[in-house]
Amino acid sequence: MTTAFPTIQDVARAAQVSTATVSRALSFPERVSETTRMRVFDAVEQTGYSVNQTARNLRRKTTGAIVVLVPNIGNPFFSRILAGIESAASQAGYTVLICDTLQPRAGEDMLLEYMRNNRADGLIILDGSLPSRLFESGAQGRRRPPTVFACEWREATGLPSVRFDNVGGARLAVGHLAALGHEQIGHVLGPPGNVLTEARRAGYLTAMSERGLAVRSEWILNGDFSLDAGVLAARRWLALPARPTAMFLANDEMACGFISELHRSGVEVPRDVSVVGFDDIDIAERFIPTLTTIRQPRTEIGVAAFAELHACIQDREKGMPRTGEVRLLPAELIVRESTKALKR
Amino acid sequence: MTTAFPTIQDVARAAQVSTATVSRALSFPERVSETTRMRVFDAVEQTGYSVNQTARNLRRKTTGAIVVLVPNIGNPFFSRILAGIESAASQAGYTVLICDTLQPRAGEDMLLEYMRNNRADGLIILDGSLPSRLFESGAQGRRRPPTVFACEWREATGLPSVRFDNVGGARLAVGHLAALGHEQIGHVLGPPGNVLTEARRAGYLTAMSERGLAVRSEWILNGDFSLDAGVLAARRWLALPARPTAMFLANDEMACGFISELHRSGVEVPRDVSVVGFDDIDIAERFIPTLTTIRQPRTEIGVAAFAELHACIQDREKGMPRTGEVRLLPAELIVRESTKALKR
DNA sequence: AAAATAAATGTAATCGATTGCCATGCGTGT
DNA sequence: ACACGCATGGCAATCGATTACATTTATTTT
Repeated sequence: MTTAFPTIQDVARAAQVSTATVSRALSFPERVSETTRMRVFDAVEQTGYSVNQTARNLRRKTTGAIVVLVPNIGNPFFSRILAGIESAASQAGYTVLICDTLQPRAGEDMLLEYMRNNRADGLIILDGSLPSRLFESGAQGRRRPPTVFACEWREATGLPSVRFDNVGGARLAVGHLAALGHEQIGHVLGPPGNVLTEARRAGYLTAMSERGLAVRSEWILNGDFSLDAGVLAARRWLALPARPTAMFLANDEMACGFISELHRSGVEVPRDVSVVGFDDIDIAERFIPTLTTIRQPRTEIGVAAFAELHACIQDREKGMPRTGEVRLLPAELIVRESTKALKR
Repeated sequence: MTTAFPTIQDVARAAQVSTATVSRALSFPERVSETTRMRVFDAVEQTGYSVNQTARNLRRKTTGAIVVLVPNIGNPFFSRILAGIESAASQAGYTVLICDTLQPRAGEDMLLEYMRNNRADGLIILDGSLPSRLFESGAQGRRRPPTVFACEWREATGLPSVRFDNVGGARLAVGHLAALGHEQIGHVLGPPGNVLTEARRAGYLTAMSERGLAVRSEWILNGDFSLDAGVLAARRWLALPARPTAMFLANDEMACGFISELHRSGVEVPRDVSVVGFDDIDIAERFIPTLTTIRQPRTEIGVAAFAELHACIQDREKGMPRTGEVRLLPAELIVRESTKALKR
């Protein structure tokens, strides 16, 4: 009754075969004969053996782990995506290391650490704002592990990317408001430089011009996806000489902050202004008023991102390159109480 | 220009010393002479060497990683705690593996996997509802890695635990309502069997009896910490023949769902009923009405939990046992709009 | 100045699994 | 009968670091 874990040696002894045979029986069952396979399996059972991943990784030069770079774990939007990645990854036998790029030095340094220590077989990046030199293939004079972007992305990296149709989603939002008779539609932006900010802004502008609606520059307010940004946007909206009758906010959190702050000033949604958010976070369905928004299947995108990464890893093992394709998941309009027809 | 990573051999060659010396220079700088230390550091610099964690872990039988068991990554309450753990852990050179026990088999099996593969040096458990046999020290005939509970816990495991003062928090909540003149105060429970549920219920009951306030059993409604549970509780509250004038909900999410559903039926908070939540999640400050609640310093508890775990790990290395002490972090009452004095 | 002690460094075994190469034995075709 | 091919399984090198032990060198003690 040794306190240590049984090793492959113990199994070999119990099965009366060599360690090589045990290893093969476990990794390539068809490489050994029916009878030895049975013997080995019995021995494994009997000893309670389970492979030491560290040793395997050292030998195989893989890790069975992937790293996910998240801009901010605390953000419920991402946590749902993480759950999707987790679930797909653990089914495929991978563990998931989560790396919060909000931590000061974490993002860049840890990424390099991970890559260099071969601590991860692949990388899913949810943060499009990382310094681009990290993605240049020659960056450290060595290969980057298979990498895919999810949700956010960077142009011109040639990396595969799984994302929502942000432009399409924004157009749905604006289209909905326009269909309700709104003509003066404002927009609150995400953080500057963010690809989602740009895609949603582009969708907004396109939809407006498609309908021949004028956009006034003072209707486009700055933001950064936080509740507080929504609050600030509300104050600026209140100060506008001519207020838009409807607002499309680049995400739900800002929409909540926006509505909350307006309420404090006696301005009611949707009575005085219609509001559309983006993301369909949990609380959207229960906010007061409930929030009209653009839903993105977040768990799904996590699953899809891992699937793509897994394919990349396997392709690379086979020596085949893989083209960096873009996979666009559709967004969906969810109509709730925060929007209503403009009465004239 | 080899594509492979430099190994300790390469450094040894460049510094003209043995690998043993390189290893020592890096792990115990004071064990080698000033001059060789310099030579080694230069060689490291020059070759771009960085230790291969897998090899180190195999040899040292440690991993430099800790596992955190979370009931549900998607829950913003936990994600904030995770951020605290992450930050403290990465400062101490540990990586954090997050394991979502919501995944069907993940919790138990993965835990065993991790432990058995020595994939983790320690364990932080945020989920008090795991099967208790996992904690029996003899469980698998082998030692459990250093483990601490955070937030949730299990009685009688003898494991250290870092948690909020839930009983005290609940008493604050009830005390606040009583101070506003409420005498009929109801409570919505968390999920059955959960330790937080019990602690908060106990605090509620204690506070009520301390003030000589009667508790009617129909005022205590079932719940499970979800938005929807709050909605259901609201429906049951509406159906009560004699409605309490104030409600203390076991968490903020349920409080939001509760308020939201009441609003839909024309019942307004705090006009018709005062509501107190628990947790002070982000949205609490911006819900309509803003939510009176009990704040728990969540990032802090993450940091404290890691600190405790780290101490356990180091104590064990030194061969010293460590007593499973309980660390209680204070909770704080945050008064906002969802409560107001009872007018009689 | 010799002996004893301490400090610095090297040699080689070790962690636990994987895998290239080789040996064995069996079946088959001629 | 003989050679050949194929399935099977063992031997031993290997992954890259750590560390017990041995050895050399420096320092202190007497």
